Amino acid sequence: MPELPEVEHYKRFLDRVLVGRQVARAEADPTPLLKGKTTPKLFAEKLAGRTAKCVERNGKLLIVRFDEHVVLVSHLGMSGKWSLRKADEETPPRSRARLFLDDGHVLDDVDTRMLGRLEVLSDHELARRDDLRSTGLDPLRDGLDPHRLGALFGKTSRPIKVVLMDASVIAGIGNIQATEALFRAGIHPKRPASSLAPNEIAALAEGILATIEHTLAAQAHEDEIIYLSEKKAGARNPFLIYGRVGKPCPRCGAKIAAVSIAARTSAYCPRCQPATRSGLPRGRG
DNA sequence: ACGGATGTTCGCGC
DNA sequence: CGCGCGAACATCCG
Repeated sequence: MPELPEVEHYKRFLDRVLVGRQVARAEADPTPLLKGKTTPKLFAEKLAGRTAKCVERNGKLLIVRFDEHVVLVSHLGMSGKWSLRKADEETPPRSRARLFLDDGHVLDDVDTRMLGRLEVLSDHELARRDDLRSTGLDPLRDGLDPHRLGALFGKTSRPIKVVLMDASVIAGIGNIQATEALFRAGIHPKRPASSLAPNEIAALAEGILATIEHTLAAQAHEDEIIYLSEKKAGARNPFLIYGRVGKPCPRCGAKIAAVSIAARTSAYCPRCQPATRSGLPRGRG
């Protein structure tokens, strides 16, 4: 599930249920989620007895700091989530790792596709790991100043959607949030980033923050957002156009179209998000 | 059965 | 070096 809003949701969730608790016992199955030196044995040994001090989020990366300089790094990939249960309840399907807490709860790292990451290391090692440090602006932490964005966008003619999803520019924006933000701003996903006018950049900054807040709020009401299959999703797809190709645009009624950009499907409204900005008097949103 | 799905990283070719 | 493209990872679903 993870793009920035979902990861932020799990950060707050772990703040609530894990921070201050001691890990009585820890297990990890031997899956591709375990990276670097982390093995099931090391996972269990390093985490047993540790007390969680705080949770940080860098873009889509979660970092849990424990006492004794122990750090747990978690990336949810495409299909990961953290799930809480009571110790006497059954292990959920596709639980790949478990933290048995001192209050009788268990946290499961549940991940179908296992494209995420799970790594235990020391805070000293973490500090030296460039690959675990995010370089881009974090919309929730840093805000999105249109002038800074303009400076970043001005340097490249890559499609604006690709730039939005570039973690070295803005951290945490994936296919859904990029699609939604561009729709909110009325900007075609293939527009060269350097072609955006200042008012468009400002609208995009607002659109990004708005879709993040919207998704965060939706997630707070549902324990899980179901994204793609409309049948199951029904009202549970909280997005304006993502997953709604072929349906009417919620703003103008035109049929939502799709275009492939960098091998990802991009939904867009052909009328609200024209390919060129010449001659379109975009009014107030 | 085939294609695509919220992410990231790599190699290839221009 | 920039950039687009496709593949890879691994699994499920329509």
